[in-house]
This record gives sequence, structure tokens and C-alpha cells, in this order.
Amino acid sequence: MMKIALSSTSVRDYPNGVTPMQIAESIDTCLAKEVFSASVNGKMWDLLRPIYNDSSVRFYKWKDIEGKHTYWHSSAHLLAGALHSLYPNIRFGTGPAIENGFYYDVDLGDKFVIKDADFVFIENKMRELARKKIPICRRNITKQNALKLFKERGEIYKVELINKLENCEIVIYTQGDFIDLCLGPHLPNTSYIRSFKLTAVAGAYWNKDKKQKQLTRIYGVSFPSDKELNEYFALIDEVKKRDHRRIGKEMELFTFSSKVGQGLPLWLPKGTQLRLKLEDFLKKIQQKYNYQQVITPHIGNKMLYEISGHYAKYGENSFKPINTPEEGEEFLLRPMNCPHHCEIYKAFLRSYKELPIRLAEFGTVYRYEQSGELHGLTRVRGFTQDDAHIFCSPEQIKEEFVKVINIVHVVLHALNFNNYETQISLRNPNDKLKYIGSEENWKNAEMAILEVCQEKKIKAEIKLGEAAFYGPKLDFLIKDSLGRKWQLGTIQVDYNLPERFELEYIGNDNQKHRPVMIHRALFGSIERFVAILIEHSGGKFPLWLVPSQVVIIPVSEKYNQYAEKIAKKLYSQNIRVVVDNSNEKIGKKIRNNELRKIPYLLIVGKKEENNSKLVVSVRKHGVGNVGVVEVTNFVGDFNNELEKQIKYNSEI
RNA sequence: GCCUCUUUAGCUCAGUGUGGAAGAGCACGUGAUUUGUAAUCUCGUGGUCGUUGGUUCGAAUCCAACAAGAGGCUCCA
Repeated sequence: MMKIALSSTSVRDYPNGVTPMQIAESIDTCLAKEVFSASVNGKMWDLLRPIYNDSSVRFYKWKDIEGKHTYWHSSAHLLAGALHSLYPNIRFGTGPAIENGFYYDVDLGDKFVIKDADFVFIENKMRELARKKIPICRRNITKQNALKLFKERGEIYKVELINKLENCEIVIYTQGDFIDLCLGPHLPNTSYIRSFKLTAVAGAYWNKDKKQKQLTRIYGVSFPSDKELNEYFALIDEVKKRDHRRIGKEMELFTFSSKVGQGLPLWLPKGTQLRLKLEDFLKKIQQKYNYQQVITPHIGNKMLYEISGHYAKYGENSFKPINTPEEGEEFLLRPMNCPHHCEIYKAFLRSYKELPIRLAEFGTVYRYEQSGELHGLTRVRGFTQDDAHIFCSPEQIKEEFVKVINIVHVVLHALNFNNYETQISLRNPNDKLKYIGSEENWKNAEMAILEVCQEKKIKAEIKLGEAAFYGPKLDFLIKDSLGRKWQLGTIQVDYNLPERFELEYIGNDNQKHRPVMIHRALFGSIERFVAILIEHSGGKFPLWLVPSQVVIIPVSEKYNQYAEKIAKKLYSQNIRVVVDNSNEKIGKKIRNNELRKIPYLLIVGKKEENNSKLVVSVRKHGVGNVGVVEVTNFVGDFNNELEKQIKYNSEI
């Protein structure tokens, strides 16, 4: 007998070799039906895998991430099983569970291509295999046997994976004819997988390497019942309504033109108003933090980028140089603002007394992003960074870094972004050729970021290999409506560009010293920021951001729809309008300065006692109530009447 | 750039498999009605079917190229 701990208080005796499934059944038959996997002493475990030692056991159901992952991972195997029987000579790559569902990467050989239209056949085969209740069995074999097994089956990708593993026991799972190299855990059999759908097919490079073969990746989702599947797709539809491309079009914020070119956004009048408000907001905050605004040109001599190292790194894959009538004179559309700011620093002899120097610019830059990477406003070829460069002495780095972190927090909170992730991006220590600068500089820069984050108690994920080529960075990431993460704010410590541009200052020892540069952006790119702002707010921006002439406030939720309709009418008459149905007290908002600058408030839904008419009262800022429109009296004529009233009021 | 998919009215989309007079809903306009809180009903405007070329007696539909867009992959200074 062994002791199995099921919680901190419950320990039970079980015979040696008991499986989690048997334990679950002994507790409650309902539990046994709901569990998908378990963990034994913290290690993920199949339900049918025996336990031989005293252990603590936990169960995972659908509601647990671990349970979902087991379910999806086995779904990936079911998909693979179906493909295995449908496509001869198919070779399998990897097939994990992902955040929402699963995929499998396969090499179909030259003869076959999987298209969307094939999904039905594959799904049918999956359904057939699921109904057969095929056991999914775990086995341990030696590395040698594993290599032999997969070589015989022609599974070249699996062989490659096994070769990378240490010389120990290899875990494989069998499911009928289909055998996979896999650590598990898995569902006991295929019949667990009830409701599923293949969602997409895409190319994916083997080993995430562009130079290697592109495999076919098939994505799917699966659920324990149709109800959950339908709910999932309903949710996806709901989420798509928040897409910034859709809302941006509806609200007339921005557009694209194939004639202007891919990835080159055109800001419409309403979008420009919004953008200018955001820029003003940043300018004010930066002024408080003692930044100085500068303006530099959108192009620069090619030499400038050769010095910075950007040309060597990105030149070949970017917009080509612009030639002038002069022989050998070449300019580049600037892909970043740093070199320009370095030259501003260099315009004078600098003293340590001047430092830190903080130069800020809304700098428009142009980068030739791969066409397949372009995406609405989040990834474009021409965009404006809210860029700044801080030139400081090495001793000032930490203090300056902390100040930037503070300013990022202020800005994000002001715009209601309370859920963001932070990420420390360091060099990949195995691929130092990708980076410029000395070992010592990199060490200093990386240490500075790590220390500041530790001192500020910032919980940041550390990512190796994500650093910029000239320095490590701290990034602020926010998710879009589909859960994709985008980098907004970024802070980068850079010892290298000051060296390349030979930046100097005279220290109090009367000697020349090299300053350190901190690159930083709060929004990252204004385009991307607006996109994320739209998706977060669903187009309902904070009131102070909306350049509105009229704010419509329903007094209770009941009147929301009327408020929306009135708004739509006015909007179509080119009266700038916003509906505020946040249900906060109007007085409070006025006190908080949110509504101060907005000339008109329409307050909808005031009900008259006797005849139950809908009443809209018009309030002009500083004047109080200036008129009441009784809605039912103005069917058909309401808009004119309202307009008249607004005109009249504006003349007061 | 690579893989798969999409492009038809202002918007959302049918129609494409099997080639044979360009459709619906919303929006917009018009007329009726004033009632049950901006509704309901009538009629109507609106389209070189992304572009160019090919196959065909005939192409929105089949083929090719190009362009733009979507979801991935790779990339992201």
C-alpha cells in the first residue's frame, strides 16, 4: 500500500500501481468522468499511468489550463491519426496544444496539398477514429529502439528530434497505427474528444527556421461538447467586432489606399484629431519630466546609418537609398530617429553639468516590413514613434531608467491600460554575431536593466535573444482583441551608439567621458497605440480624448439605445458626437474636469411624470440647462429641431 | 518573402462546385400611418462582380498574371 495525498488534509491509502483514474473513481464517479489528466508530485501524469510511490496527486478538468492542454494535445494526436490514415508518406513534425486549441505540423510530400476544402474529409476521419475509442498508450523505449522505430517509418523529423534528446529512455505514445514521440500526458482514449473543428491551414518552417523546409500546419479547436464549441465561435465573432480595422473604418479614423501603397496609413480628419490629442497629452507629460522637443528630417544621408550600424544590419532588406543628381550621393528614408538625435547631441561641446539631456520627437520613420507581416495599424511601413533619447552619465542610468518606468506607468494608467506585461529582452548568448558592441558594454547595459527591475520589483519575463542589436531593452506588452501581444512602450539601454557616434562630455575631472544613451518610447508607435486603444475600449475612448462638440449622456441604461440613435443621426450630419453611457454621475465628471471643455451635453431619458415622453435636455457648459427637446413631438423633425437649438445656444 | 484563404451595391454577405439576363438584408431616398418611446408598411436609387489577359458562341463563375486584404510562419531597429 502507498499513501496518496489528495490535498493538504486528505491522505488515503491505495495499492501499489494504482492509476489516477482509479483514485478518481474511488472518490466520486462524477469526478472520474470529468478529469482529463493529473499531476503526481507536480509532474504531469496520464490518468492510466500507474503510481508506485507515496505521492501527492492533483486532478485536472476542463476548467483547468492543464486539463484543456491535455485535451487539446490529444486532439492534435487524433488529427495526426486521421492524417496518417488519409495521406500515405506523410511525415510528422510536432503537434502541441496552444493557447486556444492545437495544431500539427506535417510534411505531405510533393503529391499532396491540404486546402481548407479538405477539412471536412479530415474531420470526418477524426470523428470515425474518435468513435472507435482507440486507446492512447504510453510506452518507454530506449533511444536506440526509438531511432530504429521512427527510421523504419520514415519519420525524419522525429528522428531529428530524438537525436537531440539525451541518451535516456524515450517516451512514445501509440494510438492504433499512429505512433508519436511525445512526453504526454494524454487522454485515455480517442472517444473523449467529442466536438472539434479544424480552423486554418498555414505554412510553418521546421525548427522555426526560414531556411528549413516549410511544413503544413493544420490548426484546430476541440471541446467536450458542441455547446462549448458554439460558445467559442460566438465569442470569436464578438471579439472581431472590436477589431481596430473595423472600428477605425466605422469611426472614420484612418484608411489605406492600394495606390498610396501597402502599410501606409492615411489618417482621416477624425482620426487626426484623436491623434493630435494623444500627442498633446504626451507633450505635456514630457514637459513635466524635463524633456526637450526637437524636430529632425525624415531622410538622412546613407553614411549616417552606416555609422550607426543600421545599414549593415537592415540595409539590404529595406527601402532602397534615394539618389540625388550628384554622383554617389545617397539618402535613406529614416528607419529610426536615434542617429539624428545623436547628431543634435554632438552639435555642442557638452559638460557633465548639462546631463541628462532628454530629446523627444514625434518622429515618423519608414521600414520595409515584409508584406505578409503588415497588419492594420499595428504593423505598418510608415509610422510615427513617440521617441526620445536620454543622454546621461553612467552613474545616472538607474535614476533615468526609473523615471522612464514611472512615466510609462503614468501614461498607461491615464488611458486605462491596467493589464500589461513587462519583458526584459537580453542578448542570445549563443549568437553574439547578431549584436554590435563590446562584451563589457553589453554586460553593463544588461546589468543596469536587471538591477532596476529588481529594485522596482517589476515582474518581468526575461527573454534571451530578443534584444535590439545595439542593446538590451525593457518592453511593455499589451494584448489585442485576439490575444496577440504587441510591444508598445520600450526602454533600451545603449552603450554602443554613443561609441559609434563618438559622443562625449567633459566630466568634473576635466576629462572627456562617454555618455550612455537610453532610447525610449511610451506608445511605441502612435499608429499601433491607437489600434490597441481602439480594441481595448471598443471605440469608446476616454472622454478627454474625444474631440467632440456634443456628449450624449443617457441618464440610465434604459436609454442607451436612444442615445446611440441620436448620436448616429447627429454624426451623419457632421456634428461631432460621443455617447457616454459609463453611468457615472455627470456632476462628478464635470468636477473631475472630464467634461469641462465639451461645449454641449445632451442628457437623454428624463421622463416626464404624466405623459411618459422621452426628453432630451441640452446643457451648455457654464450655462446650465439651456433647453429641453421633447422627443415624441419631433418624430421626423427632431434632428432639425435639435440642430436649431444647438445653433441658437451657440449664439448665446 | 512563404503557406492557405478572400476580393460582388455605402456596409454585411448569397450567387462560383455543374459557365447561360447581377441578388438579399442593413443603410439611403420616397410615399402612407401617428400607435405600442425614433417603430411599422409601400415603392425606389444604387454594381465595368479587385485589375489585366486567356479559354469559350457566351465568364462574377474556368485558367494565368498582377494588386489589395485576412489567418498563420519567418521577421520586427
